[in-house]
Amino acid sequence: MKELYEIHAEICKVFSNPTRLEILDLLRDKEMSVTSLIEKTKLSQANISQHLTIMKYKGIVASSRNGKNIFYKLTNPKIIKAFDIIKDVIIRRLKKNNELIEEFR
Amino acid sequence: MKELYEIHAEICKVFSNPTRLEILDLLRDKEMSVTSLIEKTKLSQANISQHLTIMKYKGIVASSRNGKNIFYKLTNPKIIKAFDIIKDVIIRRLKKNNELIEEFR
DNA sequence: TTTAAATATTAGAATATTCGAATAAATTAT
DNA sequence: ATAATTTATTCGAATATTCTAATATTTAAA
Repeated sequence: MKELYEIHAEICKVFSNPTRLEILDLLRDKEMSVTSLIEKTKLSQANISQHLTIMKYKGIVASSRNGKNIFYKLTNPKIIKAFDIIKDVIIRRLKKNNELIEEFR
Repeated sequence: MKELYEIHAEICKVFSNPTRLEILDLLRDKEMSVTSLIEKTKLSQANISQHLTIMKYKGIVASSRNGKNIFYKLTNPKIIKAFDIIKDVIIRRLKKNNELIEEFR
């Protein structure tokens, strides 16, 4: 079913930006306020907010207000499992590259 | 480390296109020739070839010639694990949506 | 060694994404 | 009510992605 691939691609687009990945990594096991995310990432307020809006629209994160702050969290912890598998593939690839470089010395 | 997020995002870009996802799904447990991929997907030769080139460049697939044909396969089967987790998240979400619609009748 | 089959490449128009700058909106504190 | 804080939205330029059409390249067959 081709339509499923389109939805799938739409979700993966969320993961295809380094800032959004950084945010998701920060949210992996706790919710965080926008202010905290700005502090941790050192990125601009507008930019963080834009990315959060995109991820909320795609249903990857959800938000709730608590006093002055708005807190974001993952809607589905499985997302981080996929995140970690890809990360693992990359780490192993980088390690293998390093080993090859070592051998050449 | 921000650079890791950039590499991670680059890999995820591969998964953010429905045609590439369809190709990866076809390659999940066997290698296939370009001709076969064209037949299965009903997409243009140029388009399939372009997507294969992108995925090869990113190290997601590898190719080898056998006679007239060039066969492509996944370089790392873990990729499909990540693929399936995302697919599962989507399927569950769609099911939940359907249930909500049922309740409204 | 010409021809056919399989695959890759290039060019370019259409579309989408990204970020910073400016501004708006919502909530709380004074 | 007004000010301060927190978060969201809008605009636009820069950049990236996608597809189609045309052409090139590579290998195998005749």
